Amino acid sequence: MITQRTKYALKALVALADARAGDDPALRIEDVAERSGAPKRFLEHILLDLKRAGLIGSKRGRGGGYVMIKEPRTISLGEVLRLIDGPLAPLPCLSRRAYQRCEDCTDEATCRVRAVFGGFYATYILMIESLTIADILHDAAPLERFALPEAAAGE
Amino acid sequence: MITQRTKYALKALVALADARAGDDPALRIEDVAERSGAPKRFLEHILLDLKRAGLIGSKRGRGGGYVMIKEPRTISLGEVLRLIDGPLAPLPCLSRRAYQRCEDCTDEATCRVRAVFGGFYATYILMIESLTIADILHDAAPLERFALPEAAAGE
DNA sequence: AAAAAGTCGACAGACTTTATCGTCTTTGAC
DNA sequence: GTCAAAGACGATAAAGTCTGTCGACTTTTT
Repeated sequence: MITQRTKYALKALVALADARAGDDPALRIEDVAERSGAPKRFLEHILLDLKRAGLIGSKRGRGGGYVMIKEPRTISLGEVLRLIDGPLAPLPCLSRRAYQRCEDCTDEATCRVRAVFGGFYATYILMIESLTIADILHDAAPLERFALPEAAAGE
Repeated sequence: MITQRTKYALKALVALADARAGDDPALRIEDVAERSGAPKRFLEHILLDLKRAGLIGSKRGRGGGYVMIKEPRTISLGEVLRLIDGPLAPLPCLSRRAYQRCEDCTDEATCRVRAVFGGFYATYILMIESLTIADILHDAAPLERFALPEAAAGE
């Protein structure tokens, strides 16, 4: 499950990407809140995070607001998830940026749980990194190139 | 990130699957705790969950312990993750078993975030459901059939 | 009867998640 | 220069989750 925070972040990015088309690309926090369904005071912090990461920019004072900076098709879901939710790796010992040894693990090199999740993770990351904000924006089924025939699955 | 609980559960299942080979297939909680690195009193609850789900069985009293019941190659990672960590779906509105409407969502049918994650999730579930305890057991790279060439990825 | 071993519910400490609030700073309009 | 609009930022708080421990009970074997 992705967190509520991340969902808000994605919707905020979509709203800002949409606004780029109009004559005024800037949206006030309140506008973004309306379009994303997020509480305004909560959204503040999220937008700030996105700004610090360089995805969006802001202008203070009257007539201010937030604007999209980075191209939507260059912002991957992975980037946003990692930014808001933290490390994507299923195990701490598989994360590159936030590597941490598993306390309960005796030998990382031969850990079979690690090996299996590592294989899984490699494909997972390719998917999540290849999906972008632009894919959310435009009507299409972006992951069809990965999909297997007869994709019947439980849960 | 999978939880510590789930990691313990997987290691416990591996330990019990391994023990099947010997003359006594049963392991006491304490034995499983040793082999999995889990605290004994914590593991109790986890084993109980696995038992209630029918993956393993138990015998009380002297000479008792836990035994593997379900075939390791029929126990998917998905089954274990869902059992211990809860729903696998990235969004509550995408879960079949634990469906919940997103509070902030105005129209589910046209929600683009949902559509994109839905496509992603379909492939994700196929992977996680096709990996089994047996894959953890035997030395191999089970997910190679999914892997794309040159799988270089960040985080 | 005693010892071994699983069962079960309660609880607690640490951490995370989801907010809300007050206050400050910047900017533009007048 | 003043005022209002709007973002910046830290503090705090309520609720929930995660990890783990404990005590007491039941079942089974010796």
